[in-house]
Amino acid sequence: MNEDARCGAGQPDAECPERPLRRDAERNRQRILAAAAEVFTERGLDVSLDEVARHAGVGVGTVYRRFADKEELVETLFTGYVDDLAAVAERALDMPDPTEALLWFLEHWMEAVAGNIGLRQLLMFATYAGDRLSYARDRFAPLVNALVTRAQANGRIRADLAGTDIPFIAMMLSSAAEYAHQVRPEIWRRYLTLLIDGMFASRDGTATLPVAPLAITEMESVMRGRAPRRQ
Amino acid sequence: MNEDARCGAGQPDAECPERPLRRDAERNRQRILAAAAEVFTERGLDVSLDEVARHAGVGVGTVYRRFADKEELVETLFTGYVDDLAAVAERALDMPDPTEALLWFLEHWMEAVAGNIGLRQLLMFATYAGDRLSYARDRFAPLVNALVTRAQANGRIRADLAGTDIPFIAMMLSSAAEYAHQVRPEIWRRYLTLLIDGMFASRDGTATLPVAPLAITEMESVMRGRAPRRQ
DNA sequence: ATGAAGCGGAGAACATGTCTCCACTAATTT
DNA sequence: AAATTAGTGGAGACATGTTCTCCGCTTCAT
Repeated sequence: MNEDARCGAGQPDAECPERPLRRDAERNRQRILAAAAEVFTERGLDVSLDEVARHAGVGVGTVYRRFADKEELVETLFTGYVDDLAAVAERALDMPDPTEALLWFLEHWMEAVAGNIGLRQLLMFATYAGDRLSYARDRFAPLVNALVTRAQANGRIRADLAGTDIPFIAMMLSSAAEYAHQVRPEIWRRYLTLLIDGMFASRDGTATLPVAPLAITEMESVMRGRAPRRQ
Repeated sequence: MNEDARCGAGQPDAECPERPLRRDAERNRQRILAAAAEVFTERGLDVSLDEVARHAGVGVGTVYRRFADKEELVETLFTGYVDDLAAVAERALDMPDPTEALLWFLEHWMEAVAGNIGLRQLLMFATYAGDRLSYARDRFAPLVNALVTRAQANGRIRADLAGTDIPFIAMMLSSAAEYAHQVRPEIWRRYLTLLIDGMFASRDGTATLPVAPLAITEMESVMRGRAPRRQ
């Protein structure tokens, strides 16, 4: 994406004479990005850069020479995803059936976020996001409001559903998805379906729950898996 | 190491000649318990014992003289709650309407756990619980299964709901409740209602969502509030 | 008033993470 | 082949945070 940590990252710096990396350095940079993507996706943004370095097969020093700090690495990796999701919201607004549009958007949001713990933390928690990204998230609010209002006017979605219910539901589901990720990565779809069945104004019968429920032993594993920390 | 910690806490130990604490010591013990209850309830079990001590207005040394380690303190505080909730499940099985019984139990579970972050961590995550407590949690499985099966036989609850869906829903909701706790402690009721509307086999109209939705600014606060860590 | 019980809290021991420094290594140039 | 210099690894300085101990001093009970 950019050939040097500082150069090409954003600011067109006058002091930056477009010097290309040496071949081995560029290869290491790619390794670092690949390792970081894997490890942040799988285990979240709290993984240390020492671990990223080990995963990439390079020393920590190499990581810090290429990326000023963790935030720069994270932004390099994930900024694209945020834009992608905004585009999905805009495409949903062009769909003919407003109810389908809302549900389609919610499902895509969840698909993006459920399999990618780092992205979830970036989208859902301002702690990890710079102002740039929290601004990007603000962009969603009017789009989501429009999606909800239209789906309600359409008549199938309950009138008391609010715009903020959608991100809240996504947060709730993705939190659960994170807990269950090691055990059954797709289980969130079951509860999304349940919630959607709750979002209709009324209904006759049910949608089919799309994923088999957890076995009791699986539920145990989910609970044993991890514990949340605070701050 | 210290016989006081064990004596008087619960077990009638043969090595324990029933020596009562000095009056000031007993008063401090109560202060510690009160402070720990407050702070674990409000902020979860990860709060350090230094902080519990400060909250109680005593030195850390005093805490460690009274309780061998954190686990002992936590168990002293929370074991009762676990038994209480098991009793609620059993009472639900005696209720006349099976559907009401299931929903009543789920709501009580949530009420216990949503306002009490420490209890949630204890019930939901084996990390914090000794074998004793994870055994206690196992007791719930058959009770919950019975509640679900009966409510389905009754006809109002969808047939594809499984026993493990109930604890999973509780985990999911309480996780969301924890995120929103500082901002709107009761917001989980809104999403519980939504989920319950999804749990019926079919329905005409909707229940009224019991809590006003979050304003966009409140949603921001929830996201800014905290970020989860892993492992 | 005296001895035992109890106290506070500095700090040892440990864990975990970020980021720097510099003696080395190796790609590129000559 | 030698010289040049970008690039490297990883020990370790530094920061933060937690658990738990130690011991000089205080307070209670008799």
